[in-house]
Amino acid sequence: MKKNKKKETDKLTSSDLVKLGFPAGKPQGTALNVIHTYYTELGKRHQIELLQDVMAAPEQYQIHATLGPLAQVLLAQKAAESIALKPVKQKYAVYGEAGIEQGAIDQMETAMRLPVSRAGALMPDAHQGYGLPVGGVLATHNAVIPYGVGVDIGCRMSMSIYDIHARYLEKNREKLKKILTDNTRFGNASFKRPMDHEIMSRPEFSEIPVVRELKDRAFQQLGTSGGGNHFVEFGTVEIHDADNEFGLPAGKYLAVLSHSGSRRLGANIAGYYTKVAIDACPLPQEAKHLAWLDLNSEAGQEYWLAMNLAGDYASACHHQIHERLTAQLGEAPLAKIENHHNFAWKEKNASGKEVIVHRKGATPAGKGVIGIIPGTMATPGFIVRGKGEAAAINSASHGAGRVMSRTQAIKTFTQPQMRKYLQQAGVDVIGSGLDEAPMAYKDIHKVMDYQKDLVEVVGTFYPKIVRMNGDPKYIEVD
DNA sequence: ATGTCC
Repeated sequence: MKKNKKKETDKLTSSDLVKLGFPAGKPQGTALNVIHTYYTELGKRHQIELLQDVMAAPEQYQIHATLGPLAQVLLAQKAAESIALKPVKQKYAVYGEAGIEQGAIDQMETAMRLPVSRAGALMPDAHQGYGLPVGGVLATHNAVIPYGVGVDIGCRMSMSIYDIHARYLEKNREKLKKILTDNTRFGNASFKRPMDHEIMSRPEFSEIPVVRELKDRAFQQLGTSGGGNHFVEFGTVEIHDADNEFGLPAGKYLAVLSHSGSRRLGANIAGYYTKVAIDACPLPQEAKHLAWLDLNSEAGQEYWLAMNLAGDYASACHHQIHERLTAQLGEAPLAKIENHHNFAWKEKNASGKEVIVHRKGATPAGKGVIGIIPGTMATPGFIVRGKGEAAAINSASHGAGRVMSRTQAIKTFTQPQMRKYLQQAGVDVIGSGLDEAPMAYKDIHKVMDYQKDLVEVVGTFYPKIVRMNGDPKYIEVD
């Protein structure tokens, strides 16, 4: 401490600013001027901290009495160095616009102005996210946007349909509740002894430095589900269309439906490469989180490999979830259905050119492609067949979409209200909370109606016994 | 989404 005292009385010079990474020229000059005019009493260490604060977030100091001019110079510098957005936005299709919040529209319009953007679409469950809105689809040329994929890389749906009649569920509710509680893990919980999976021997786990550090935790979290809107549930599925790709006669079956992603592995991959992208790709403030990685760059290729690993890992987790439940039911599934809804794919557009299609909370719906669109814990989900609508970039919604935020839902609804809703729907819920109340979501039937040109319904899934993250004592319907 | 802020 004492040793530093002498240094602290030093006068701040331009060489100090260079060490801080302060841009040369006007930013340095303005900084010295401001410090030596208003902050001479502060001591050098605090002067430096102050400058670092302004540099980290100049937009927060724009109208500051003494630091404002410096913040404005820094912002001008940033704007001059950043990649320009196209002045005119490209057109894109919006489905169910009446139910989509303005914030999501604004984000999509910004995304359409990126020089790498080729096409976009907004699904009827869209809401504001980080960078690209959730429910946003964006096709780019040779570029991948980590926040266009989302934090939970490979977040996906998976369904197993069993040769067990739907009646079995009503007669065995308690047994099935126990099977769910004993064989699924949510949030921080994991299995004492995870089942191994071949995914863990993938070379990416040893070859990509950032992924290597995540391997142990990834093994620990194998076969687990996350928090938030993730779930594992027993329900009944009604197959309407006897001419289906699973060879299932029309009828009502017992089914397991799961929703979750790549856990900490994907979250950390997303966080790491987003930072890399933001450094490599300076964009104006409103587009900052849409920073992309060129697929010809080393970082871009590395992200692509890591993203695919996270997607396969998410799939492996679902497979283990279903494997455990299948073992308890003692019956092999008749059909298995699954799809990612947070991911990027190399696809051909209508004119045959390769584009990178980002689906951030959107279900792949190319012609004849089977997918799952869940509703809420107490409203139906759907097995869908894509119609290959080019304007929607071969996509559909990934759910009902929220009408209010989690915090707003907690403030708006009460436990008795939710309990009543679930009782009326005949749904048992283990875990979860008011933030996932079905009333906080849009009407799934309306959402399906908005996208009838994008998908056709093959089957309807009715959730009956739902497990989500949270205290099991919190909400349990008897 | 995420041991939910370095």
